[in-house]
Amino acid sequence: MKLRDLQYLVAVDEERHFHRAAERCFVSQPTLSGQLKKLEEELGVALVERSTRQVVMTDVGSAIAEQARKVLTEAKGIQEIAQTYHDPMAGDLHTGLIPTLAPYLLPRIMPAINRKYPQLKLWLHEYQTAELLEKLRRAELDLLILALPVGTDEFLEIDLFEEDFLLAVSSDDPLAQRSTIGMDELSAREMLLLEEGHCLRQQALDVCFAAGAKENSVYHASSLETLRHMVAEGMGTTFFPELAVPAKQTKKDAVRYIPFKKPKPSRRVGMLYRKGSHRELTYRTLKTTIKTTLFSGS
Amino acid sequence: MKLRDLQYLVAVDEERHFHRAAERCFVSQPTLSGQLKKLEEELGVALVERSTRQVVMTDVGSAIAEQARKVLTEAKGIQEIAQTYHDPMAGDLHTGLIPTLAPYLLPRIMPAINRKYPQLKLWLHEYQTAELLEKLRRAELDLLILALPVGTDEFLEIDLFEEDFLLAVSSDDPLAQRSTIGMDELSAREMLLLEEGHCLRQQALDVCFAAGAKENSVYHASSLETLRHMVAEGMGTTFFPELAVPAKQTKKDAVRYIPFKKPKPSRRVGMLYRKGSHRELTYRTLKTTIKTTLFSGS
DNA sequence: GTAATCTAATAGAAAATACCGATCAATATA
DNA sequence: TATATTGATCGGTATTTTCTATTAGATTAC
Repeated sequence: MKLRDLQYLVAVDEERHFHRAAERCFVSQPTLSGQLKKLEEELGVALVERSTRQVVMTDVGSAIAEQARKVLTEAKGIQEIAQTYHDPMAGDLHTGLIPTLAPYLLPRIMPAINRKYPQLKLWLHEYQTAELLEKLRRAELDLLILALPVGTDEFLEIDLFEEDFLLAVSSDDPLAQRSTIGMDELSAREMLLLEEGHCLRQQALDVCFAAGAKENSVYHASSLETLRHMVAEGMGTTFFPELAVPAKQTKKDAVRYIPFKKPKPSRRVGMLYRKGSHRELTYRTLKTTIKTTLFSGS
Repeated sequence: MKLRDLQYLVAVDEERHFHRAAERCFVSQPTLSGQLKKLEEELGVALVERSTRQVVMTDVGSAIAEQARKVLTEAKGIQEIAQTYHDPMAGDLHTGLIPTLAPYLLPRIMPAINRKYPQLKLWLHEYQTAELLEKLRRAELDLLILALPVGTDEFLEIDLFEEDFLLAVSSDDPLAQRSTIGMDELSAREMLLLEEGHCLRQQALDVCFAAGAKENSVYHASSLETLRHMVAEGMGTTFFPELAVPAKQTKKDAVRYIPFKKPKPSRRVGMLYRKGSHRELTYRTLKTTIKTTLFSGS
């Protein structure tokens, strides 16, 4: 039994097709076919049912493919240890971010990261929190950047920063000219929110609850940018996380972003990685770079 | 990187000697030497510091050897799944037992197990609870048979039976002729106990506490058989677990074993295995056989 | 109903590599 | 200085993996 063979098995399990599985492993179809057959002989069990039309995993086949994934994940850990020792800021890093953070955070930090750590290949993936956690669990992702807490303690956290919320109002709104606003002034207001699934939606709901505001239950936006357009059209007001607020605002803008007086509503943004990961040093170094870039440099 | 290479690395890590490590892997020393060198090249790090006098693992070497053990353990899981599917009652099973159980339980159950499952190779290991748990944790053992609970929930339990304690007294003792005895009659008695480390010692202490008895703090026996001899010599009385009590007792015996009236003191005996083990079916089948053998057959 | 297409298995040759025995070089011990 | 111990190196061999080309079976298209 070799690690290569396990990769073949996992590929077949996921592709359900010998040729595609072989391609994914960068070998020819007969090679994969033959090796898989040898693996079956070695283990003494049929792993896949072949036919010319479809490939079906047997019960044992599925179970063994699942276990094979664990073996390969642990094996990947070996390379990570070596990699981290050799140069913590090199190699591939599959990073997941939430949609309300990625488009606003990445442009600010990626240039510095690329400049400082040109050997580090950051693969960026954008999903909502629940999906991110699942992919982190399955080791498809190495590191998450999202709003904390996430309601599970199976991962380790690294705090990054506290991100304030601002009130986004149309320039026609009576509040548009205000330089700051108090939470208590929102009571009984109806707020536009994101659709189900975005963590920012729940955070905003929490703020609504604290401020005595209500949710506009008619419209739900699918992204912050949609929300921004809705506010611009005068459809209502909403909360915007600080990073999504344009750096320069002019009086001509259709949307005004008004900071809150203390206590400011905010969300905590941080990183998450699997316990027992071998790249803590990489993550902590990244944290420093991100904080430095955001708060002192640029 | 191949599983074989990882075995070589682990062997070197544990033997600190190339020739012995090679022997353990059933290959020649040059083979192991060469493959290990290739592994180092592949990972880009030095794993061991060689000299003609001693072999020392580097920091990365130790870390990677540790990770390699995890990979190999998971890989073993694949074979276990195949094995269990092919025949749950075949293959090697490394079983650990406590010293106050093994010599009395095994003679009663092993013949039936061997007869019923001749393909099952039971490797028997005898250690005290703490060591057993550690070896189970490290996957050196697959299954434990011991007194429950063990104070950790990291493993899964299978109950086997409740084992009563009997009072072991010298035939000269005033109590020797009694057919039963009440716990309350032990108050202020001094009991002989096993030395530190045996779980039976703590269980007996608990019973002492409940009965108002005290521990004889002068003598501590290192095994139940020593304890038996001490009782025979009239040095005191003690508790004996049911299985350690001879089946036939005659009036000539130097030690008498007296059952307690209800509520009888007892300990719970069961099996323990790692969560995520792939041999639950094997263990549950064994449980049935053991219970059947002990309570209805023989 | 026949041809075209898609699938995985097979055959045979080539390349890669794991392995061994013999030997070497370095170090420690007597 | 001689000897023993230990890991590295070398050359040759056996095994294994892999490739290309092809086959066989099944479905789809016309």
